[in-house]
This record gives sequence, C-alpha cells and structure tokens, in this order.
Amino acid sequence: MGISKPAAERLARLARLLEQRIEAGMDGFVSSSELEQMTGWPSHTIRKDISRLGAGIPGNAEEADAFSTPSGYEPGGLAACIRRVLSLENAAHNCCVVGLGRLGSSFLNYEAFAGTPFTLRAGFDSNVNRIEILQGEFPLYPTFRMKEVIPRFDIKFALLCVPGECAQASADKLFSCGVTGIVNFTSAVLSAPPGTAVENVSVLDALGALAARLAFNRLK
Amino acid sequence: MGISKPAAERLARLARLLEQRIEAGMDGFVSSSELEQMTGWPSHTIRKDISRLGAGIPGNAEEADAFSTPSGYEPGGLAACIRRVLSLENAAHNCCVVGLGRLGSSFLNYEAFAGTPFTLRAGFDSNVNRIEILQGEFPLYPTFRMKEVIPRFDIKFALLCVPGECAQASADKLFSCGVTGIVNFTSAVLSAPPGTAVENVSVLDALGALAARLAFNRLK
DNA sequence: AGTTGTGAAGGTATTCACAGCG
DNA sequence: CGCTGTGAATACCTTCACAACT
Repeated sequence: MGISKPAAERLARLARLLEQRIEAGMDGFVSSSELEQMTGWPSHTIRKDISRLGAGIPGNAEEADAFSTPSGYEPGGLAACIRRVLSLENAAHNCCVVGLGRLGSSFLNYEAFAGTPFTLRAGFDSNVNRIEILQGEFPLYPTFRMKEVIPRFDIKFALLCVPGECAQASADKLFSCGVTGIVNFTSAVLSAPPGTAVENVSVLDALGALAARLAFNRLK
Repeated sequence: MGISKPAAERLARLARLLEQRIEAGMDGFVSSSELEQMTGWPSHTIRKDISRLGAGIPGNAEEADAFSTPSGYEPGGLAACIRRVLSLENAAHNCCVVGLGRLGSSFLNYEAFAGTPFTLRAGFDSNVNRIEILQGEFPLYPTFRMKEVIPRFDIKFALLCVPGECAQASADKLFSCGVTGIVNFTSAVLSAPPGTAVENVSVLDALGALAARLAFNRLK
C-alpha cells in the first residue's frame, strides 16, 4: 500500500485548509460533505483519500461538546494525521532558493511559508552583486559556496529559478550537494538521479493546460 | 475521442522543446527515441501522444535532404500540428496579471512569454500607488477598471496573484468580466462557473508532493 | 537494419454502493 | 437516518507488442 500522487496532493492541500479553518475559529467537527464544499472535490474522493492514510484516524477520537452528534472529523487531529503520514510535520524540511532574478527574489520575504513544514534557509546566485543588494529573512550566498552551505543547514529541497540554459547544470550541482528534491520553475526538462525527485511548476504549462481544456471540453 | 489532460500537458511542453530545438539550429528530423532523451518520457508514450493528435501528421511529409533516411518527425510541422490541435496557435491568447505584489510584479518584464501563444496585455491592482510606481511592458490599471479593460483587450486568461483572502472575490470579478481561465497562484481553492477553468500553481503543493514522494517511494 | 502508428493488455485512480457504526 | 470506511466496478492512462512502412 501507499498513497497515489494525486491523492497525496489533495491531502496536503486539505491539511492546509483544515488548519486555516481552525485559525479562523471554526473548530467544530467537519463532515466530508462540508469538505466537499470547501474544496470542490466530491465527498467520496475525500473519504477515500482519508481512508488511505491507514486505519489510524480516530475519526471521532474526542467526545463532542455534549449535545451534538459527534459525526465527522476532528479537524486538528485529521490535519496532524495527514502531516504525519506524508511526513509534513512542522519545520521538518529546510529549503533554499537558487537564482535570485525577479521570480527567485520574490521568495525573499515570502509570508506564505509561515506555518508550513518548509523553511527557507538560504539563497544562491552566481551574480555577487545581487546577493549584496538584495536582502531577505535568510542569508544569501554566491553559488560556489553551495557545497559548504547546503550540508551545514541540512537543506533537502531547492526552488530552482535560474534561466533555462543553466537549469540542468544547477540541478546537477544541487543533487551532488545533497539536495533530494527540486521544484523546477524553469521551462527546461530536468533529469534527476535515482532517489531524488523533481516537481515542475510552470506558468506556461498551466496556461497551456487551460487553453487545451477550454478548446475541447474533454479534459476533466 | 479527445486528449487526456496529462497527454495534453506533455504535448504542450513538447511543442516548446521542438521550437527551442529549431531555434538552436538543430532542425533535422527527430525520432521518438531522441525525444525520449530530451524529455525523459518513454518513447512509446511520446508516439502514443502524437498519434492521439489525430491521424493528421504527415510524419514524413517532406523529403529528407537526399541521402539520409527520412525517418522521424519534421520538428516544425509537428510543433505546428500540436499547437493547432491544442489551440495554442501563436499570440492567440491575451492574458492579464491580477495582484502586483512581489510575485505578480515579477511578470512585468517576463521574457519567457516571448514566442509563446500567450501575451500579457494588462496588470491590475487595487493599490493605486503600486500601479503608479511599477512599470512593465504593458499598461497597469486599478482593479475597478477591469470591467472596461478586459473586454477591450479581449483578455481570456488571468494570472491570479492576490493574497489568499481576496482570491475568490477576485476570481468572481474576473469571470464576470469575461475571463474564461485562471491560473491560481493562491493557496485558496477556487470555485468556478461552468465553461471556465482554474489551474492551480503552488510552490507549497509542489514541495508537499516532493516530500511525500521521497517519504515513501511509492508515488511514481 | 531502422522507424512510426495502434489495437490490446496491464495498472492506477476514481466512482459507486453498501456495510457498519454512533 | 445521519455519517464514515471500504470492497467492487468503472473509467482512465500507460505500457506492451507487433503490424506496416522506408
């Protein structure tokens, strides 16, 4: 057994939504049909995904306040369980940004990482000027110091924002320094050694998917 | 018949790669196994995807130079065919950026759109200061002028870069102005009216997918 | 030899339908 | 009866294997 990639993506997103819901003060039990409304995914898909986490979930671990039927999920417990199974526990993963152009430098004070299991620890750029001018909430280094900095901070993930021509070279360097996962913002197709993974994030791909979907409504 | 979403994404990316290859001067015929090397996808997947475009492709439409075996695909013709079928013809789609924070404003001089079927025509932000300070290669407007600007430029796609709290509200506004597709950079889950589509692009989702994949190597 | 194109098989994810529990 | 959890059925995508062509 294991969890399929699409299911894992849904669950990760679900965990974030559950935590947002709690922070907003709505901390009652939540039913799968309510989650359907929040997410737009059919309720049976959500139930199935949750069931795949492994029998673990108490489901109704804690007693409800007194009167209400204790049906549905306890949001905090569910979110915690998802995080545990997907190994997304808090602050577990150190990340770096590679390439501090317009896109890369937009991560320098990126608030959205707060409260996620990911923390930005370092930024790299081959242009020394840039790393002197820019400043963020974490230190910036010239590229040649990767070999030293990445192990020191135990960095496992990288956001790759360099120009397309350098993408594969930068990726190779990162992998050789111990990075195991790359989020590739480049339009280049990267090859990765076994035991590592690349996830592509591309505006152009997204636009392409949109255009294709709308052209012939045949792609769910 | 129709083309599946994953196949469409591969094809769109393939078209870009083919055009890059041509620009780099390598304009000979290209075989499916060469494409396998370029993309990392198995050659039979590529052949299948191409076959799904519809019997159209000449495959070996033009004669080879004289001597060489005319096997493989003619890159220009193939790329053009993909673009036609996926309705990704040149400059066919007008886009706008909504929300000019760090991320949104990184699109203001975004070179990567050159040579794609997508063109940025306008930017919007509710903060009037920002649209006066920033400047890009296309005009910027305050949000309240959407109703007028979007139809005028015939804008069909939007890159949504506003804070999560405003995401659904902005999306509703965009759809009501005639936008049919949104690339959602927000962590919010958007609901969209029929006939429209949303594609999510999220660093956090990508990192989550990476972490999950590496945690138990069970997700291809 | 080499190649593409495609029906058929195989594997995966989604959807259904219902058992089981509060 | 509400709801969750899950085996079974369906639909989908990928992979294989081979026919057809150069």
